[in-house]
Amino acid sequence: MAEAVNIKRLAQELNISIATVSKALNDSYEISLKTKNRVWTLAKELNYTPNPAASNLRSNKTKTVAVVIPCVANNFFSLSIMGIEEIARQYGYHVLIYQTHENIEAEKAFTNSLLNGRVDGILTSVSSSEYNSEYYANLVKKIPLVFFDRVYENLDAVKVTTDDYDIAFQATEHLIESGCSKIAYLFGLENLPAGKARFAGYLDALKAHGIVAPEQLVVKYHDDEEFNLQQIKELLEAYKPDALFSSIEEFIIPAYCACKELGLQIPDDVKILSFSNLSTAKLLSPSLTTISQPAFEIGREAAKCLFKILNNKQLDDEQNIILKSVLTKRESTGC
Amino acid sequence: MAEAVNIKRLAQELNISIATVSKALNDSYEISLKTKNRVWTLAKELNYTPNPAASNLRSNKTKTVAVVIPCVANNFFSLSIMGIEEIARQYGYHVLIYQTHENIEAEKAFTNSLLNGRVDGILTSVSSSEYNSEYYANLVKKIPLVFFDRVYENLDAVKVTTDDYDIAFQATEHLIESGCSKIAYLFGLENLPAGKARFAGYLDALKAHGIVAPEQLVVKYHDDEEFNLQQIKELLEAYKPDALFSSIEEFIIPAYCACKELGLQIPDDVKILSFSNLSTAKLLSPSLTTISQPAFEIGREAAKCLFKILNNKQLDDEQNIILKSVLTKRESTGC
DNA sequence: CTGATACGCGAAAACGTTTACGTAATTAAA
DNA sequence: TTTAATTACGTAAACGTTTTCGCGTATCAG
Repeated sequence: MAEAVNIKRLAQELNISIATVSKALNDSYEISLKTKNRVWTLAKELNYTPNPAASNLRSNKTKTVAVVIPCVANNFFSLSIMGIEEIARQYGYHVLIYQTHENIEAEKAFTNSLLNGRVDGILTSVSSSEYNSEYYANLVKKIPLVFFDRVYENLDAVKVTTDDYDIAFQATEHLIESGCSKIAYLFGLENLPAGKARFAGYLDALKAHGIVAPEQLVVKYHDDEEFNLQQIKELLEAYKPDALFSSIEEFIIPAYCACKELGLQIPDDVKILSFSNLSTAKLLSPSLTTISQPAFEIGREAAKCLFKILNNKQLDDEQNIILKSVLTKRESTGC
Repeated sequence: MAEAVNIKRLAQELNISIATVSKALNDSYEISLKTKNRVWTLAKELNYTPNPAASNLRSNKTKTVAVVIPCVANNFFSLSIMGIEEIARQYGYHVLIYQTHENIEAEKAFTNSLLNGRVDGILTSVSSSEYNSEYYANLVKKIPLVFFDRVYENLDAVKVTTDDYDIAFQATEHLIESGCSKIAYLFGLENLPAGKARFAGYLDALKAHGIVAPEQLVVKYHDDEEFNLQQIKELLEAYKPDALFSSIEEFIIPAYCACKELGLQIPDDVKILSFSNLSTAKLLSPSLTTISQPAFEIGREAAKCLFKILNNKQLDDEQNIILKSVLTKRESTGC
């Protein structure tokens, strides 16, 4: 399509060898400043850019990382990608995107296909459908990998997460202090550490306040909007909880709809609180009390860690980076 | 890191030449079924995957496309990416992401850096900050490129857009029929065809109903949340419009906040309607009448077009694909 | 003036594929 | 039986880099 300006062309026009051109372009100490300048100016003039495939093949570096996540169209993940992309730009890396749609087979297929030198490293937030740590135990030996938010524990890999347990504890206390004693839990990510930590924080906060939590007050997430809605409606009707603690954003719409359909007033009849990165939380009717994770920063941190590893920089002691979530109290919990 | 299983290794173990192995892997007619099967089974056994860099270098095909967009963390674009990624998977392509942050220099830098064979094609939704069609006129000659939503016109390239003019006209009529006569316009994307078409639809609808639109009722978007909020507040106070037609999602939060701060009731004092792909539109207070673009389908269509081009399939006649947006009437316009 | 020491550069191999071309063996056509 | 065509495979070049190694020249100490 174009006129193919490569290193050979530069060498010919300057009457020097391609080795010299290559070294000059890479600012090698072997080349005199005079020659470097000749090369650089001609390269700029001809709009030369190195062929990535050739470069990758020879050097075994791709300057590319892969982001493997459940879904792009999600506030949390799109913000994470934004953070990752920003850091990648700074380091001169390219970013490949793969969506697993919570399918662990797709997850394996993608990550496996990345082991042949397509990328230098992987950033991933794993599928919630299953917890298959043997697979990842092998994977982390084969390629630099950083987990964020949805992680596998006990692996020799960097993990960037949030204070799920603490913030869930704190949020539950907020509900209790708001006068709630029958707090239902909308349970997501139950196979993953994040989901378990949130649930544990909820349970422990109840226990700390002498509240027993009947199992019937827990609704588990299914990948079926209508089903979730029905479950919540049944929960509300059968057990009349005075609060809903939603551990994932996906429960917000069904929760609000369920209340509306049953004629329950938020926050008077039932208070609602949810993990969420919705920018419109404050515009909801009523405005929603949220636990928002620093999605953008998580992406940035995870990317920074990966690039440090790829550049052989020392990772400051810790393999686990834990960022703080923010509890924003709004009308849905009576604030 | 691993034990490097390549074509040479396969050839050695099977006592055949690397050419035969390569052809067998690519299912060439030159190779007998018997040999192919030997190769295939060993390849699977050793978990062989071709080295992409070597393959790209030799064949000049990368099976990779780039998506260049203003920002990932946006409902419209994240849905588009989702659609693109889905189609890319079907065709066996990889997807690179680049964010321009509405910066036309970044846009040029990215697209230029993609011309050296890093990708086979580009999908882009261009920056709103400027309209620089000379640059793109050159670019489309150098690499297969498909525009979606935010396009450059009069170029020899496929464009996937929506019926911006028609739907804006229709939405404006909806406001008029709801009793509005002083409809303010919150103007976004003013440099781009989409923004112009939306504004034209609005103006023509007013004209068709004999309404003159004073210029003071138009507020232009700036990349400054606080500034937009102030502008809208001043507009509401100074000219007391009975409706706000927002041409982009970014105006929703300031519009709602402005009304709240001024004590204006939606929809009684002022009706609001906005282009938006917010999933929570129906949960806002009050629920928001929206024009939602089929973002996911736009991504899918754009990707399909690009892959058709890359596979030398005939594009069915048309270079312009226009999808329909959906006007969903809710409480914010009195429905 | 001789030997060592940088310095600046070039020759050539290598990375793992794909592919044009050649060739031997087999089959079909004459 | 001879010739042409087909089948199945191998040889080797090529893609555009990076990098090892070596060589000549200039510089400098002795």
